[in-house]
Amino acid sequence: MENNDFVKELGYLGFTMRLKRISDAMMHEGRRLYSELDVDIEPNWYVIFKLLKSRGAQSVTEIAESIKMAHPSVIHITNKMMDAGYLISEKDPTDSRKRVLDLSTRSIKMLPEYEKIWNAGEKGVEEALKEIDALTFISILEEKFFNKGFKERTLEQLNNKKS
Amino acid sequence: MENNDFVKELGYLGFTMRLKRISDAMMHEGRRLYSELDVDIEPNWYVIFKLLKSRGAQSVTEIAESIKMAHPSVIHITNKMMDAGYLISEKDPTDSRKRVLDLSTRSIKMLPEYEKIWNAGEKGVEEALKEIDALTFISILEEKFFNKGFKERTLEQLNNKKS
DNA sequence: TCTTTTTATGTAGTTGACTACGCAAATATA
DNA sequence: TATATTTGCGTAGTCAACTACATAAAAAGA
Repeated sequence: MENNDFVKELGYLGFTMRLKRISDAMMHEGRRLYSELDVDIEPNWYVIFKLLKSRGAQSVTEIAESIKMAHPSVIHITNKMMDAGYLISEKDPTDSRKRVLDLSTRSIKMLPEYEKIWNAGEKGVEEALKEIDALTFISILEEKFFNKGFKERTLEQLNNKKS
Repeated sequence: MENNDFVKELGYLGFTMRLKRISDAMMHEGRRLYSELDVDIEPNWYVIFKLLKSRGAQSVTEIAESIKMAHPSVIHITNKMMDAGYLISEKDPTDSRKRVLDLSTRSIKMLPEYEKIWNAGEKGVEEALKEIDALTFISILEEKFFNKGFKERTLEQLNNKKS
């Protein structure tokens, strides 16, 4: 990031945009990485792989809650994973509303290869960020902006000024 | 963020996803904020407003470079701002490829109102984050992941293991 | 000057996330 | 038991960002 970065000049006003820029950039890098390694998976799939491997089959809503995403997003991701043959889906026998997702045999077969990549990725991030304790930092961010969101904090400030 | 957060359990492997989750959440909150205040602008427009106000009229590419975004993204954002009457656009007299964008009189008129909101937003973020020196942190993130990206760091780790 | 390369902009197509809404099944309540 | 509410899933529609490609003008080079 060179010096001519206007967003940086904006101080805390530019904070959210800088956050978005970095996370977008990392996702695009992830996509390029997979494509360079000739691996036909997408950047956000690893969470689903890891989740189902670690906790076993889960329904759509359970997955959404586990990874804190909206359920339509989960449907979107897992449908693509199903199309690619990585997931199987069946109705819950006790509750016919639920659809339970699990790893396919293809997933089981491929996971060791993919985990090598994810481990390397994790290592790379860790090497770069351990000195600044990035995990603690991001936990604080989450604490500050998931509980009392950005909107609420802004409205508070607007009202402070009025009174 | 409650305890049942699988992504958090993933350590540095979950870092990029947590980053994305927060920045997405903040943008959605921004949208809700504007809608609640009945203001017809979008979360990412403020950078353009601020940029043109501070540096004067700029071409599409200049804007893209100033805020470090891809030029099609800038076109997309500024087209919508033009449709909403906030920007004017004219050809550069010395270089007919260039299209120079500037604030409209409507922008000039509305800016004071919008700046109140942005100031409150900035204040809210600052209050929440000044104690953890978030700006320094994000600068380090940028330094680490814009120069030598996520992909490169991962490939490095993959190769280390081989040798 | 003619040709080649670079630069500026625009379009198309991909992906990712969200909210809002609808429907059907399960659960709770009257 | 009949009705009302909640829950789970799915679709539609919105917005954001990117890459890849196309086109035209400007600049550079032969």
